[in-house]
Amino acid sequence: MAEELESVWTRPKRGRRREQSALTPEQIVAAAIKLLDADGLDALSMRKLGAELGAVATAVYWHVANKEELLELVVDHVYGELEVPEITEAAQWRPAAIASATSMRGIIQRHPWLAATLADVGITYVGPNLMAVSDRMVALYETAGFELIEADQASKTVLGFVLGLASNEAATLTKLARTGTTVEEWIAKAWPAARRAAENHPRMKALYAAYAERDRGADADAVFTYGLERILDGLEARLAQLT
Amino acid sequence: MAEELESVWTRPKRGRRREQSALTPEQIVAAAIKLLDADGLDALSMRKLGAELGAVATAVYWHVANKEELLELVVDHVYGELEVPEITEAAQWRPAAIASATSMRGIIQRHPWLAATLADVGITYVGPNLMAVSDRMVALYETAGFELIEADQASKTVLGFVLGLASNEAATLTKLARTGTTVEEWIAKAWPAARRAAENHPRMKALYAAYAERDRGADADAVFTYGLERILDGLEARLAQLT
DNA sequence: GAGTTGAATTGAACGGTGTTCAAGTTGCCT
DNA sequence: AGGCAACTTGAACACCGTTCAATTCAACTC
Repeated sequence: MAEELESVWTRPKRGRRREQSALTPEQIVAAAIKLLDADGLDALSMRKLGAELGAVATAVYWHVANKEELLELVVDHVYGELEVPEITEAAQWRPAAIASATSMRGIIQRHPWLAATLADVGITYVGPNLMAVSDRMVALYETAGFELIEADQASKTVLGFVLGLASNEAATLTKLARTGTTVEEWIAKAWPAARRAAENHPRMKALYAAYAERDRGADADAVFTYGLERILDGLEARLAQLT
Repeated sequence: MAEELESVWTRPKRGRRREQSALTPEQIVAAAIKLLDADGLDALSMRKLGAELGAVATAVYWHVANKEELLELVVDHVYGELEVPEITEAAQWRPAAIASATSMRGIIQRHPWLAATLADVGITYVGPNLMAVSDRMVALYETAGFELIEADQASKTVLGFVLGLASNEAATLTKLARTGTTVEEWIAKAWPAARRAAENHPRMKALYAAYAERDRGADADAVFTYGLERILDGLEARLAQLT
């Protein structure tokens, strides 16, 4: 039970015999992301992935242990899109935190399958991109004035919030894409049912009534910025208390 | 395109012919949750569910349109476990918010499949339990002093944070359960790889070193309470500004 | 009490999935 | 030229969600 864990990241790279073999891990990951972005999580099967690569499903298994490991590679690759500004002074912290949070949200919006995949595969492994990004993230909060462990906690607080909020957004987007309906169609159809279900719940009823007078498309954005500002306020208060 | 959306919640209840038919939606949902809690999301198949109910897979399809709808029922049922204190004075708000957030976290810990399911199926529907719970949640933040829409945003901020954080936790738990290893075993195996991966990233290296001197089992709890306190601080500041 | 009706359940089948494994192919190195 | 290791393939397995015609069965009507 004491042997070390074996994973994509610890496994020694395969010695490449063929000068340019048809399949490389990079190509596989790129093809997988292409399929995921196009048709969602359910649409990614090893057979379709093989086809996309001009090969057969089982060929992929030479480069990747199984689908879960493939998803780990994919997740880490996508983390590479996360932009975390490097700052030098504490005063630059707040806009940088906003920028990184917004970047994370953008990633989930561009790759709606990411939320479900993260909740499934988790971050129980340690890919290079995740490592690099986490390092920059902790650095950001350290520069803000937090000591190491608290910087870690603070960054996880913000990222947790972003991930949690974006999950709902992503689920909605995915569902719409799956059923092939537009946002407007969906709202028009679901609205009466929602109103009716809220009949016996005064605040929900009032809430729906209030939202009815607005452009509800902007709702998700509003919650995001509102929540983020409050969280950063709370962190800033803590910072002030630390000095 | 204008017809109303049809779903489990809007569909008229089936007229029960048999006095006590073998399968009821309640039994089905209960059995599904039992299987989910026992063996995780992947272990829930319509066939196993049928077997658990002493019937055949396709019998379930009489009561439930498809697996997705089943999951919607399951999610709403689980929302029934969420405890949201009813308060009468603004001063009671903070402990009540902590209690409801902790309750939500407990639900995800008891039902680790919930995070992935939520990210997948989302809350695009309107079940009775979710409605009731949302109503009480908004009421809580209204009593705290927020006006309607901001109360909604504030509650979503807190819940989003809880969900996002718990997703990672849940994913880890799921992975451990799936591979049948204990937390200690897994840490012992993954630790060296993590340390090695952090070699070129000074903060991560320092972070791992710092964590090595602690009981890492308490880590998730610490981040939760830390983040929650900061968020509530931020909301409280906003409340003070409102009066 | 017999017959009808419709709710509830079954069984077979379809196309798809992840994965294993033995068999093949390819290209570099001696 | 031959061997060997890096790859790729194809067949097969057990499972999945879902469909649909055929069946059971309880309650109501006549």
